[in-house]
Amino acid sequence: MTVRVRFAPSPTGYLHVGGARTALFNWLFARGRGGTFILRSDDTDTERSTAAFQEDILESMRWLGLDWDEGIDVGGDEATYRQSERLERYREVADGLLDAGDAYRCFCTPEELDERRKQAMAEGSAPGYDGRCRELDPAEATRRVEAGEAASVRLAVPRPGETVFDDIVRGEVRFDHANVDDFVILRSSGMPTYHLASSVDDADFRITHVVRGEDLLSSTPKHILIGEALGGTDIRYAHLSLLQGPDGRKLSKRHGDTAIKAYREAGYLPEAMRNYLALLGWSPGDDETVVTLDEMVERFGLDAVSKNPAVFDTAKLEWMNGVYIRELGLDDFVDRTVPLVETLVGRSLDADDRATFVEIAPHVQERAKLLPEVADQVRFLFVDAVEYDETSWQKVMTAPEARIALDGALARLGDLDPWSVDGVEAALREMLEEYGLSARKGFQSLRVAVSGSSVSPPLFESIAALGRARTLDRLRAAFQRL
RNA sequence: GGCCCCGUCGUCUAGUGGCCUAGGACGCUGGCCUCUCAAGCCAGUAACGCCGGUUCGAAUCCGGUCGGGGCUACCA
Repeated sequence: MTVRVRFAPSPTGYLHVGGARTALFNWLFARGRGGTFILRSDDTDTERSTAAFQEDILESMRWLGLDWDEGIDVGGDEATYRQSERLERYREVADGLLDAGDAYRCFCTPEELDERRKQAMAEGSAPGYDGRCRELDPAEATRRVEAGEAASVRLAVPRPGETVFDDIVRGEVRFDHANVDDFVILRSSGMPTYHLASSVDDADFRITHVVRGEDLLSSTPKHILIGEALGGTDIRYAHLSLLQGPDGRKLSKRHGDTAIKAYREAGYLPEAMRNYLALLGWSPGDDETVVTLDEMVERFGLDAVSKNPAVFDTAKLEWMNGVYIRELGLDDFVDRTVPLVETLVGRSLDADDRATFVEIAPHVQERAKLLPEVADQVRFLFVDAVEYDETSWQKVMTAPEARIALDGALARLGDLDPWSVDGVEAALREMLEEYGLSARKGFQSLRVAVSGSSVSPPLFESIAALGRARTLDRLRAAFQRL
């Protein structure tokens, strides 16, 4: 059997990390089984759905490298993968269910329902729909609708009854229908609810496995019931535990950034995000944590997914991002960071600048956890004059050794030949020796003078990349400021 | 409240009755390296929620309890 899975977000918000993990797991499962991964848009909530959110979902998916075989934007066997464009189909299904007696019209108004719900809550009884319209005569109901009365359509849940299914991650789960109320499948506006649209699409698109968040676990009997009323499906379900914030509560904005877009903009690499997300509820098996996409595809299995909710912890994500940054090839690294440097210094880098950057790049690459840090670290190479970090200045330039080191460096570097990393290092070490300065103190003064900060890329490489003229200028400027 | 799900280091997890004096990773602490900061290497820190039961033997099985989470809409 060919696996067909779908990721079906509602465009009512940015793609968040939890949704991205669900998409990833679907994708890994499909790729590992030679299946089809479908991207659907569950946009029946016209109030909250927007084109901008839809676009963000697509962009974020592409950024993460999660390509889809069928779905919005790429097409496929179906005419459309947007639920808002399949409204006729859902109405047709609702009509069929009505005719078959599997569904009935409900004339209760939202106000009435709300009131009854509140009352039930107050009495401590079940707040679900009480089923009163289920007893109405269908012919009479049809007359009332034709007369213009507003009605929703509810599924007539078989009672007594029970829905039992074997969830791939959770095992056997059962729901007594006494706890599944007659839910609305078609609103009085004629719009389908999520339950109807989603279930119809899963059946129509021949989905074999529904992999989604645990928040939908208790809706699953509803979806299975619709599927059965439609003639039966043999969809397998896998419910992923939800992501939590550091406080153990459901992950939300107040825990910090949850949108994939925010991580992208903060300088995270898609490879790192993907790898980190995969580790939330799944383990490659051995003691590895950094695994390639191919390895993930090869080893992934839904049955190995953990049942426990996972806390989204950015500390580990950051570490992993550093690992992936260090794995980048030099050209790739430069390509990804040049735009950030240009933005920071406010101008584009010409060929010489670029050469300078390539020279220093390997040294900042191994120091960065986030891409934008790279720009901060090389900024001193592309500005006319450094701005001294006051804390650094106070800490190192007020020491008596500063004057000696600056003066000595000026003398040694003035006619250094050739101008190279090794040459600079040799000259400066000789200078230290001559004046009896420690490397720690002596070099720190030069570092602040040249880069403006007590933290910078390695000194000799920095000076070599800066060039003789600018280095001497900066040493003089710092000397005068002492 | 009702229904459902879950419970191993601070965090992500390995673990499916003896291989567990519970392994790995992140974090944290210390050390080495060292021109700063990183990286790297080494070491350390730290967990089976609790109570019963089954068993020769339980992190693993069962029951209870406590705790957390989800759902309980004409949202998804």
